Amino acid sequence: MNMADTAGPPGLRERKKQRTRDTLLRSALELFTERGYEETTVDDIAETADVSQRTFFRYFASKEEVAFFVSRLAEAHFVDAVRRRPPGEAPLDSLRQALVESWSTIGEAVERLVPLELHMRFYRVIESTPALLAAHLRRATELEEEIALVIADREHLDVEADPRPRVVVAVFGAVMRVTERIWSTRDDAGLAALRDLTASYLDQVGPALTGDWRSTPGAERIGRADPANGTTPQPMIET
Amino acid sequence: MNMADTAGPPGLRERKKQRTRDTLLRSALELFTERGYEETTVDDIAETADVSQRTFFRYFASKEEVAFFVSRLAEAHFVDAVRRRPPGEAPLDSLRQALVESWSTIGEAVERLVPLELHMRFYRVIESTPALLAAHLRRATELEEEIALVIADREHLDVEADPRPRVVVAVFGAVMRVTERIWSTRDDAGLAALRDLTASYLDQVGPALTGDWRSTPGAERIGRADPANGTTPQPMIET
DNA sequence: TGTACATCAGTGAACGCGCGTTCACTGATGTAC
DNA sequence: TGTACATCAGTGAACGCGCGTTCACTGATGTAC
Repeated sequence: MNMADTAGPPGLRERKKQRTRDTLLRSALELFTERGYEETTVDDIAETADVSQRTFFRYFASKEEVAFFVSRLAEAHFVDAVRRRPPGEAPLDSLRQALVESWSTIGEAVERLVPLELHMRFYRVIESTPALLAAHLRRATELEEEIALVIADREHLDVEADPRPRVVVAVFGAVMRVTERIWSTRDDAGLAALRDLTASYLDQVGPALTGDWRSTPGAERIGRADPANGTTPQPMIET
Repeated sequence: MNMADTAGPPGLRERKKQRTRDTLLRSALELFTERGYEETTVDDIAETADVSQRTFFRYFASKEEVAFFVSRLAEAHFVDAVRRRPPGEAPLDSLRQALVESWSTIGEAVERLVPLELHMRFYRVIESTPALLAAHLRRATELEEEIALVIADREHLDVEADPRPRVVVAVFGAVMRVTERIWSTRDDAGLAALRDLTASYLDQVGPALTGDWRSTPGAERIGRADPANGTTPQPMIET
């Protein structure tokens, strides 16, 4: 029974490794979300996964690595999505579309590794743990550099000579991080809530940068409570 | 002679404390820039300042705190400058003007504490040390939140209901961090070089976000080498 | 100006802690014949 | 199918390291009279 359904390209040894890694990863995320990142030691993770501490370090170079393992996967999907956007498209639109497109694939890919709900809960831990937030931001800038190169390459621009690729990606990233932070403090920590929040904040970039805010009441109305605005008072700021 | 010129409001004890703190701070920055942040232990700093490790922790809660002590001072100046901008001004202009205005005051204030040149050199250490860069980015987002509140307050907006204050500050901060990073890899690590680079990158926000880059050759020309463009080929991208 | 006392910066030494590493070893999986 | 050997995941125990803390203490500065 074990032989029949598990035979194939990856041998028994390989599958056991996979299982050990999965168990370690899941144990880590569960402990992090339950009792906190700082309050969880590597020994705790190993113990929960029922392996030695020594084995933990065989799979993950550091505590930080296991924490961002799933994020790394998600980021790779996003970068791929950016790469697949048509070359002629306006860069900011490409980023936005790539985000929308990759969102569901990311969800599926994550789910194959750990429960998506666990990953989303861990995102809130990142935002509320200074050491993790710091690491997250550093990783985000590394990702931005990678994406800036993709954009520049696509437009046949030299990233060192033309500021625009880095600027557009940095702006996009800045908005994402603002929404991540706000989202993490809300009750609805679902993937859809984050997606909608990000979309509505991206719509605000234009109005936010444009001249005198008081002279752009149209934009102002979008972002503020407006009882006269029937259906949903604040589209992106539910709770 | 010691009594005559040092008498005044702060007593001898107070002045000795001041001197101890200064010595510790300068020792730390010198060691960090000379041999690296990770390669410098708190014991090294204390030893160089000729006090016990115990005394170091009397003045600075952590190694990170001493590293960002000068930055904290600089940031306070910037926030003050933002607060002093006229309320009617477009927010992005306020931020930009505040930066220009505070730049020289910051230089003077820093110089009173440690050599400005040392501080600038340390900035490059921040950019090239993962742990420091991470901490720097986390601190930057905290600063952004503070400034967003200042902007929102000035415009009589609720930061939770209107996305624009946070968005405009995040965009501004994103551009600053891009320029910091680029600047840190250049040969000219002076304050003026960073100021000019930031100014020229801020000019690129509009062009970078606007539609199709190929259809906005005017914007493209600004950021790219253009031999036809007389005086300075690439204003912000020397080296 | 001098004495008695209070405050508090600085000390030295030891410790707790968790991350990450090193070492010599065991036993399961994989492979050759 | 069985035997001999090679590979390599996992082990256990000990260690190095640096940050930050705790303790009981000294001696300089400040203050009251």
